[in-house]
Amino acid sequence: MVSDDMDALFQALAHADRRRILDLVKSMPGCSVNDVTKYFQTSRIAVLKHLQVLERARLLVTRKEGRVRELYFNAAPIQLVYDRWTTEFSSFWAGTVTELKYVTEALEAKKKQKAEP
Amino acid sequence: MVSDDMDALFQALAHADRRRILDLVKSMPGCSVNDVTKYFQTSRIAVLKHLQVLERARLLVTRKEGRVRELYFNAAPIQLVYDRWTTEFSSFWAGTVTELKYVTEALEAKKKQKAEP
DNA sequence: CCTACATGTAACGTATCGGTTACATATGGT
DNA sequence: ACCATATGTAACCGATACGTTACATGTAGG
Repeated sequence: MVSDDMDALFQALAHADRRRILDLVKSMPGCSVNDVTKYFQTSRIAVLKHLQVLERARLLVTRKEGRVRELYFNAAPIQLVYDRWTTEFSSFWAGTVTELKYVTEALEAKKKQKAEP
Repeated sequence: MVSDDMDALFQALAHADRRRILDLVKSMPGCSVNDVTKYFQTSRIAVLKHLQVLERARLLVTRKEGRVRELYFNAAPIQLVYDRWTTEFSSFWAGTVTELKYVTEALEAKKKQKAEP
């Protein structure tokens, strides 16, 4: 996965409305743009732009059927990140590392290192 | 995890330099701001701002020791998303769903539904 | 003390984001 | 043909993102 793709993916996920759209489309595969719009207070155009962002990140794929556009959720990009994280970060949450515990231990190691140079 | 926290988390991850900073700090726990800066072409201030973003997202925790700030990676926020995804999206990548396959199948189901109303 | 160094803050310019209103296109149904 | 419906595009606006330069603070160490 190219770095730019990752930028687009995380950027797309960095908005509550877009994450909600993903949830909606995931639970209503093949739904239309208007269907999604009904669940939001914002204008249809705002939703449309969110859909464009999600499509650019490949989190949504669409297919035009007549005059309506059918929306489908695509988990592939998420799975790529998922796979990377399971391998790359596995050591960090292996023991359910809590924030505080981690910092404390790291600090103590540092101090110990200073004490005996 | 609150929605705003998730916004901050994904926003923080949506920049290649910030992801690189995470990698660096992860491999050099307790390193300083200047240490990180050495790995980038951009100015020290730019790096500093990236660090602030990462800290706001709790992906980095820091501790001031004298005049230097020690940086530590924190996987906790990532683990929260990880956990959510493994449960919520598991059905989608259970069979290693590819983009094309998924759309095709969904469409065929739709057409079949139309054919026999 | 005084100098060098590590870090932080302020002010600013440009680009992108997120939303709006107004207008345009295209398809379905009567 | 006509009209309602579903979607898309254009122009615009305020807020935020990302980077810069200049200046400020605070600590280490001779």
